[in-house]
Amino acid sequence: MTDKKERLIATALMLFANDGYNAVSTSRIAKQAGVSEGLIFRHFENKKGLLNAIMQEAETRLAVLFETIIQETDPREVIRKTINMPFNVPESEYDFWRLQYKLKWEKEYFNPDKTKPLVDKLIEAFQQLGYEQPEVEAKLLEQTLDSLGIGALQKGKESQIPFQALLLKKYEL
Amino acid sequence: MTDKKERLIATALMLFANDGYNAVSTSRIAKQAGVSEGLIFRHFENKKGLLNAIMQEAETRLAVLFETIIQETDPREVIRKTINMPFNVPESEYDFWRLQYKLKWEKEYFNPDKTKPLVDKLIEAFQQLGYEQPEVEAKLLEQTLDSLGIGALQKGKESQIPFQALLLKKYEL
Amino acid sequence: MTDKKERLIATALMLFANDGYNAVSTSRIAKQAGVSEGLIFRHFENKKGLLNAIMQEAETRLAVLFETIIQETDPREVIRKTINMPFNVPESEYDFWRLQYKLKWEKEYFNPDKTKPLVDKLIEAFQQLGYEQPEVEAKLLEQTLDSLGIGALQKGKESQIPFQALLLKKYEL
Amino acid sequence: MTDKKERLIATALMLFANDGYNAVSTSRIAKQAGVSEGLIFRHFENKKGLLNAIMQEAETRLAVLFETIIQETDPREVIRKTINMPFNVPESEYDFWRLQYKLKWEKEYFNPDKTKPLVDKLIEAFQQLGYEQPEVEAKLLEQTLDSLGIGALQKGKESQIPFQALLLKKYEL
DNA sequence: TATGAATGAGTATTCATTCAT
DNA sequence: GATGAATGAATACTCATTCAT
Repeated sequence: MTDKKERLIATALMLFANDGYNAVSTSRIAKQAGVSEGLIFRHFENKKGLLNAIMQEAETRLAVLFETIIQETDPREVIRKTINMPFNVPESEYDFWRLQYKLKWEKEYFNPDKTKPLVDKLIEAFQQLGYEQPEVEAKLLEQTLDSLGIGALQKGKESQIPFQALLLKKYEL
Repeated sequence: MTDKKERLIATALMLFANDGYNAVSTSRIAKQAGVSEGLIFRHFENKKGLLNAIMQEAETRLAVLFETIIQETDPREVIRKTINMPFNVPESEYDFWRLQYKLKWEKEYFNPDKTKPLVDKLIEAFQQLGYEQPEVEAKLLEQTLDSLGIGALQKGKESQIPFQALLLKKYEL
Repeated sequence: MTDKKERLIATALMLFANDGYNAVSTSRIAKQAGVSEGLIFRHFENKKGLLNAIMQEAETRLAVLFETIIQETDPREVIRKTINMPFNVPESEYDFWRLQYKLKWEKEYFNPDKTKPLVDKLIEAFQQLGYEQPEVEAKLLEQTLDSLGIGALQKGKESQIPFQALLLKKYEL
Repeated sequence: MTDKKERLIATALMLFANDGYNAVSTSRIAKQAGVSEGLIFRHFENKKGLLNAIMQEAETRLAVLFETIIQETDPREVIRKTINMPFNVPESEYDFWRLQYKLKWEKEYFNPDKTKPLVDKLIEAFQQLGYEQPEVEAKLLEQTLDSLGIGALQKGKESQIPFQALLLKKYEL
């Protein structure tokens, strides 16, 4: 990937995350990235293509976050690591995740299956721990952690630390 | 408020909620509402003014949702009613709330104080029930319910019913 | 003429004179005059009608300025009074005359015959005084005084006083 | 400067001069120039920018007109050449000068200093010729010639020829 | 690969004007 | 006589996209 192409992706990510896809013009992206507007279309065909290039990374980044959890065999550790997960996201990636959450509200980009591997692992863990409704427990935890993520992105990471502790306690970890 | 003004607000709400503020043109709103485009600007000055007219209702609608909870004196009932709250939102209001959640991602419209009355009531309730960290408990519950709301809006109300039951059990209600 | 109609004319005159006919909207006139926009059309049919109502006064006001000159019988007095004429225009009328001069650049409103009575009188005077080309003298003087008028409107009355004195001397008055 | 950019300037000059800046739409300019409307904004940022691009030439064109006068050393020749100046303006430039005079009525574009070099030269000439008030003489002549210019633009060059001859006689040239 | 001139459809907004009250 | 709601055409300007170089 050439330097200019990378710069376009990074700039677009920042602008899309902060102002929203529709509020950012290709002209602004090009200017900010210091390249010609035409280059966007040579590299990504159209504006949507640029967005897709950014979104493609989502799976990779999710996989990284899930990796150690899924390899874990101790069910208690699975849950503990899951609760800690939102705090493992480096702040340098916040723009990226903010964009993910924003786009969840667009039908086109909403896809609940993205977290399936994690949910499956959680179900298994709750099963092993003898929870009555492991599936509901798993999905509720997933959703709760989603809300921690949103909280961290909207109000700052620190605001969520007390919840992390409290959750660990609630799950007796 | 004239009929046409009301129609403009209703139409804009629907379109903004589904496609996003920036993706909806004033021309589209006017056409869908069956009025002239110019009327938008006579009534609301500009496009943002139309959005603001919609957003102004948020406080009223939140107040309605909070009302019975805040008047409640039994702390257990407070928590129970809070957990039930997302299910009291009529589906006819879903567009409205979808728009609220979308706009939370825009600095300009993000205001965590909107739910303060409810959070205060929850703190009080957890205090009365002898919870160790009533404030953290209250805010975690608020955030968890937020995620139920998001879930209901994105995946449908029914998807959240199991969580409601599980939460009631977790809080021993 | 009703109060509101008069207010519309006065306001429009001021705005047209300062910003130009095309740069002033009927909405602005109405707002500034404190009346409804619709009233403009009830009283003047359309925006041009409002301008015409203003312009109609031009002949009256010119006649007033010319009056004492035309009644004069002494040819030297005719020229003296003509040179003094621009200084007899009260500053309260400056908006009005500024508008006249601006509109002279629009074919539709340019009409060199408006000053014919004065020019005829000047020709007669220069004839009586034995000038070789009375007609050319008369028209040059008219044009020179026009430039004093423009100077007064654009740079202030005082800026033109030295010219008045010098002209009187040049015509040996 | 590209061909289309030049065509835009030429077309805008013609239209602005004849109908006035505010009465000419960017759409009309583009159509008449045979280019897309958007191009105006790529090249000049906004409509005012197009006007400014035209106005920028004023200084150059004035300098050309003043050049031979300012280089002249014989004071009588200075005055003679000044009186002849309006007749040296080629009719192909009439649109340009008409626009200049029109815009003099807008505060933003009114700038009496533009002719300072010429006025200074005239003062010097009248001084050398022993006139009593050289400064007043110079400025009166400047203003009188302005009125010849206006006359030429509004009524045609020929209408001003008699004045030219008469003025030369009055200044004994 | 990269630019920059150019476009045409679309954008929010303003405009003069109409009309029922 | 006067208002204010309403309109449709026009306005300045922006947009994503194309293309020759």
